[in-house]
Amino acid sequence: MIRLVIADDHAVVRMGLRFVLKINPDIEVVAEAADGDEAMKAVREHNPDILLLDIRMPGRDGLSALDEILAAFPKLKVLMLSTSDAEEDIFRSIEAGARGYVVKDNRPEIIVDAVNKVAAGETYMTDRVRRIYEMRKTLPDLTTRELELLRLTVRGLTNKDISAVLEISVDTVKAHLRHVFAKMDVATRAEAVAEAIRRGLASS
Amino acid sequence: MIRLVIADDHAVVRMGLRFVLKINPDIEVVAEAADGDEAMKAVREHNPDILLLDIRMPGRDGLSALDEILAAFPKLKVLMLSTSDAEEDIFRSIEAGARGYVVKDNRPEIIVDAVNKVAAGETYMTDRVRRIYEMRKTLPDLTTRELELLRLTVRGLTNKDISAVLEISVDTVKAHLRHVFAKMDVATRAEAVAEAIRRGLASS
DNA sequence: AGGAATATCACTCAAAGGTGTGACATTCTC
DNA sequence: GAGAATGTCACACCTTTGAGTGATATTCCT
Repeated sequence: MIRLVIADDHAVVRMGLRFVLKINPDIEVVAEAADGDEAMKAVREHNPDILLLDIRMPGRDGLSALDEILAAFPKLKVLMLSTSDAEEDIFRSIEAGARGYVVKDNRPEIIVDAVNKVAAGETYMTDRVRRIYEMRKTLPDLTTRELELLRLTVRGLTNKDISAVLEISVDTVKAHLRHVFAKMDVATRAEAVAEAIRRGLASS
Repeated sequence: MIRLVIADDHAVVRMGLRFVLKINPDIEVVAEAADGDEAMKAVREHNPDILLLDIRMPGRDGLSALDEILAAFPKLKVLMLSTSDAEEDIFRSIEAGARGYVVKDNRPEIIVDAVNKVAAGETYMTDRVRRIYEMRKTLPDLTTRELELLRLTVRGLTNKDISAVLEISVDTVKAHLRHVFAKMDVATRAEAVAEAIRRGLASS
């Protein structure tokens, strides 16, 4: 028997998943959660074999919950479930220790298959997700400072604005952003904004 | 009996919706569709009372399908179903003649309620959606040309690039973008990019 | 027909952005 | 403890962007 917790903020999706997972009668959904904190609570209370964890959730999101949950239950098998295939989401999930990553628009059997594989101790990624992961892995990471600058840039601040907010010189702002642009392989800030949103580095 | 067609690209969501809609035994799901074209086909074949239409779908998306479907079946009641509350999606849906707009993260009862209301001939929007719609309605529309320029901007092109692509002068590009920025109420192109993505005017 | 909206272009000027190069202190890492 | 990475700043230089103003032809709407 595979004991599983579903964490997704959409009630409709939770119900759909319950239904889909009936394909394999060995899977038992022992609890549901609507955000990261509830997921943590559900894992604590039910000690499941697998956690099916959505990334985008209001309140505590799946990625930040993932860190905490794996810190407390290092051996728990977590299968990330997401609507998006944003590089950053995939990368951070796997780096954080998730055993798999499935995108919701896959056919139901894929999801059940992923649960089975992960339950059996394997990792699971579709080819597409694996490709994105491998691609992202070769990219240099932004430093926390650089990420901070990028986020302010996405919010529409000019270099001068940023220098004022962070109380550093405009030259420093430019230096950081130059590094950011190089790492992201873009030429202008407008392009950086679009890329940052696409990759999931910053939200619009 | 309320005869209904579900159009959503996620099989999991379709199943969840089927389940949720059982709350009202008068609702009968007569067909499912996974994209805009299938939705059109399903409507043609089953002539339902209501179409529950997702916006973001691969291939033909919900919005473009909506126009065509309402052109063929002007009296069909269409309830838009979306993950996002992007202004542009809401606005275009209602302007195109949808009878309601619900966001998927609502509680299941809300969705069923929306179906009931729309079936009864009323329109349905949550307060939040109505607020966004009213806000958007007051904004001036971008012309198709302006939108075209904005999209190229979002893709990271400079004014010079754009002038080359569209074979117009850089001055003209600037003139258009000045109008765009004014209409969007932003000061810089980076901000415009973020806003365009947020509002659903252009995708990243 | 007349007016509004749209699309086009020109010219100027100031502000912001981006490149290249160099430097220095701190912190992390092996 | 040496070396790499990070965060900070400076200066010079050029490019791009954005604001202001004005003008013309076309199209759309009434």
